[in-house]
Amino acid sequence: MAKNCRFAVAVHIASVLALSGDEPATSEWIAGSVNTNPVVIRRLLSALAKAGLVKSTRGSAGGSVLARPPEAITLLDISRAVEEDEAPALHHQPPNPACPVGKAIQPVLMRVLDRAEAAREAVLATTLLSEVMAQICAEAKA
Amino acid sequence: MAKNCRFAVAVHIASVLALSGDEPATSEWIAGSVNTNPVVIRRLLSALAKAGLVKSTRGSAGGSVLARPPEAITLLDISRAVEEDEAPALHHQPPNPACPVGKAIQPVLMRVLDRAEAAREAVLATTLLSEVMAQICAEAKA
DNA sequence: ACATCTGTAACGAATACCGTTACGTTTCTC
DNA sequence: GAGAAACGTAACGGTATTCGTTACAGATGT
Repeated sequence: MAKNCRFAVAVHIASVLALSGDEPATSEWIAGSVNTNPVVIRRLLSALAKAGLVKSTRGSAGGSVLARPPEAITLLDISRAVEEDEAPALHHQPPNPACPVGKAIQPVLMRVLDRAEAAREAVLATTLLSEVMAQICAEAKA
Repeated sequence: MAKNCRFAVAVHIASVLALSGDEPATSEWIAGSVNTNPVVIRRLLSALAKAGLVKSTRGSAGGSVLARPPEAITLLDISRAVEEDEAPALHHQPPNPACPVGKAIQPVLMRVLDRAEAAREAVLATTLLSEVMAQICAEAKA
């Protein structure tokens, strides 16, 4: 998979918000838990808000809360919200159409890569934020 | 520029070798089909050779051939051969253990990401190079 | 008014990937 | 042997991406 930690941090953010419940959490507080800069958190919160997963309020006593209960948020929702719309990982330059392989390989590769990605997303789609929360609580006690 | 074309180019290389059969293909010839530099091809051929998928011979009239028939090579074999051993896409800095989420989230995330990756790899594991070849031939005729 | 907090732009360092040049080594042919 | 052909690999530079940081404008409650 990828080398960026956006998804990991976004799930972290959502987990903190799930624990906070109705109490708005500030980006600075979340940043303290993630151990990074508040702007990094706000960037991801902005993406999550655009996807309708969180709601943020400005001003004093502001902060962010989940827009839906954790049972209604899948990890695929979070992934789609914060990951780039990944262009297919095909050739940089179009291959040589004079070669039969170069002429025909790209659609074939696209189909396989799409199937592989769909399988990966199916796992994320069946994992709820509430399940992650339950595992975090279990892990914290152990 | 896109993310990582190593897998796409490696499948392209393997397809060219499959079509060449016993006739060794030179890195320059393959580079002509992929539309890139021969050294890029040789780097990937080197990785494929280390994985036991191709055999290369040096010297005049040298080149590369598949080490196994296309029915005995899966796309997962190729992916494993040329992709980096991907470190987990977790936090850059370890999260704050003083927060219950920060303390417990990493193993939970690891498990989910491992399951997702396994699902992706399962698709590649069930796709043979010979099947890709068949699709390329069908595509080339259309 | 003022403190607090979000939203976003801008910049820099670190990193990854790929194309390219260069050069040593191996092998075939004459 | 000599030379040509081909691989193996190191090194370098351009480009893109990611993340952390600073800075500042806008919104909101006290």
